Amino acid sequence: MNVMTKGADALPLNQILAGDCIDVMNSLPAGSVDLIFADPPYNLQLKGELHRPDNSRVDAVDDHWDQFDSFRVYDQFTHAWLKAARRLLKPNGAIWVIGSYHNIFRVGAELQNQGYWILNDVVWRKSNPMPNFRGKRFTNAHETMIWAGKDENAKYTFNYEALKALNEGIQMRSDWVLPICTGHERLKDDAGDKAHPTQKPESLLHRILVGSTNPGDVILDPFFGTGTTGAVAKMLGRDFIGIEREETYRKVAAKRIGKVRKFDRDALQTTTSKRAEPRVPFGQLVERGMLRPGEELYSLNGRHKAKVRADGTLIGADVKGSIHQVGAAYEGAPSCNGWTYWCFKKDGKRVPIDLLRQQIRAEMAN
Amino acid sequence: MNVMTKGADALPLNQILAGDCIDVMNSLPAGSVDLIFADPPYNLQLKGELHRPDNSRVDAVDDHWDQFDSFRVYDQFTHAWLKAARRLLKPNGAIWVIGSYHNIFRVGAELQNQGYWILNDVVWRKSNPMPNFRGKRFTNAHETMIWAGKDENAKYTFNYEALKALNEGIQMRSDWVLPICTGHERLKDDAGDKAHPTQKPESLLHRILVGSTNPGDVILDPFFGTGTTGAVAKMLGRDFIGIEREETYRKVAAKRIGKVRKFDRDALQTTTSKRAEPRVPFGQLVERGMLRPGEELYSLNGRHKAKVRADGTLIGADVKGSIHQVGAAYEGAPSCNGWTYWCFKKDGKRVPIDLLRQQIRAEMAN
DNA sequence: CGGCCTAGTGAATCACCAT
DNA sequence: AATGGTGATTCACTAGGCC
Repeated sequence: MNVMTKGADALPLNQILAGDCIDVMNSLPAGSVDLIFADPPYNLQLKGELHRPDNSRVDAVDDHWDQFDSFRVYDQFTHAWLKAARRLLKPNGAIWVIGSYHNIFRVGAELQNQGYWILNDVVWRKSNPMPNFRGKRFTNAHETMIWAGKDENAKYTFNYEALKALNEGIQMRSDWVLPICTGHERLKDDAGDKAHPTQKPESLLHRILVGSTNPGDVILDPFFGTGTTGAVAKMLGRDFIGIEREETYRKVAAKRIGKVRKFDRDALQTTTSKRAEPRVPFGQLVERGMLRPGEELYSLNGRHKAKVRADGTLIGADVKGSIHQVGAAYEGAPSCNGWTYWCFKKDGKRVPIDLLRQQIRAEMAN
Repeated sequence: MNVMTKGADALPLNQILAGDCIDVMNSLPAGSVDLIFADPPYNLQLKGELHRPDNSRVDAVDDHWDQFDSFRVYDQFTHAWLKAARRLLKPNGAIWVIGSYHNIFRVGAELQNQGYWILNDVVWRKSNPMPNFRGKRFTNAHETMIWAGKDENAKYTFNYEALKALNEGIQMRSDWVLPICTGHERLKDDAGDKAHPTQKPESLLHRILVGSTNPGDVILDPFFGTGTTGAVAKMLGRDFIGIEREETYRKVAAKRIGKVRKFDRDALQTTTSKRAEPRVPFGQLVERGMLRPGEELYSLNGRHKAKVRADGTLIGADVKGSIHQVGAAYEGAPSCNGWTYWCFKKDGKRVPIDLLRQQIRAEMAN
């Protein structure tokens, strides 16, 4: 095995180790790693094929490494790798694990059972998720990450001020809005297809490593894939250890990381986000009780009225639909801004519903 | 016990039942409930509120468990109430459970172990959470809800179009931005303090009940608290069954629900899906003379044509069959909606045959 | 070079009824 | 229980071609 470089305590830093992650982790020295980031198989259990409404086929994650015979087998796998991982952590080390509803509950329970201490669950809200094509469920628009210390007393690293700076001076929350990995960042194979089905965005790892490691820390990723963890660790001046079974992924990752340049120190604070006015669905006014189902709205000119329904649509004399549709129909216009067209009665006076939208936006800004 | 009102199958609708939720659930008839919403206790310290599956009381106040025992007892409690809940569900019933990282992973794993089929995990993203004052972790700004069917094959209720309407015409996602319960909605006791420590906002229940129940459905809440589920169910014209151990909460909830008014009937009508529309066989268009045998139909893109036959099938250059089969064959697609694919000629212009189906449906409605 | 249009795609547990 | 026919269903974003 080529894992060790010198003595028994030498760490193979900034390398991608080949093999099963449990075997490799067991061969590394205990208590040697500051942070673990793990993106284990999700055990998706997909059945048939799925097509988009335009009949194109969805390229599913049906790789052999995601197949498990049962929850029992998956639990045994989870138990084994989390145990090996915990042995490697320094006393004040911590772990991040990412997953979906298929596997994350089992992972979280096992973390607790082994004595890891959960610090937060963090939700990655995808700004551009794949829709639910058949209209049978909610758009699966997020993934869940669990951040846990090695045990209840671990003095984990948390760079509060750096995260606050990343978030325009506001305390970082447990929900992070980030786009999925697309475009030039998404690695391709020689045929031009995606090199890995589940490549994570660098922005995600950037936030994790800035927030929970310091320069010079050692970060282990036992499911290295195409090496997002290694690439971001290198940029940020951290050391990494990657473990990956598949040779193709290792090759892609090595090439990628070779091209990465470490950031200048002061180049780090450039990830600012411009914030557009958040979209507020009219239905939220109903859900929040600002308008009641059955309540009447009046057009700005006073000539028309319509009744609010429980799902946030309006029903008038002979039309029903969104605030915009009903307004347009009444005016015989091709379109209509329902927010400024419709008013509710307050103390006998007509007040545009846009006022209620502004209240919600003010809340969201906090 | 005052649970039953008439025979063994009578349900105590729109009542708040006193007692331990496991006992009470076991006394209710199996297969009688459409939806369960559950907000179980989160804390693992238990504080004497729990019973073992054999109904022996867990005396937590004087004990100091180590962590493992604490998780074990919580798991037993979770196992027991989820099992009792599953017995009550109709074959096509579903459940929602809300929790935080302290308990949700154990709840989710137990749901899967019992054969519930997870449909989504939904994140309630709080627009005004309590900050993390000590700056040692991320602001805990969300809670997690799990939506699951009774089993893998349950035909759960999902009002896709109503939810889409609530979200301004865009498919509803798995992350919901809603404020926590404050202001007038937050119930106070006689001393002016909050009546319940974890009162859920009505907006949350509004979205859940609009999305996954129909008017007249029976909704059970085994941890009723101050009755948000019952209040919203009543507004929306659903029936509820509440179970609550604490008399103070039952009193507050009863008073609250008594004041709630049901929304108007037409306000409860929500946008429905096309699947609910009556099926019209294509052959009817021929029988009724809206299309004549021998008449030619043209594909929407203009590239293909086919001839109508007397039995309501189409014949093309080298295929024959239903409107859907011939369309799919021409497009080399796995499936095709012939109603929107095929057009007939009217005044020289191509018009989709779906227009004729709509005429028939309009007649049927009268 | 910019604007406009078309094509492609992403960790997905994605029908239902009649026979 | 298994089969086969009908027919319902998508959002945000990127890349690249054309003008």
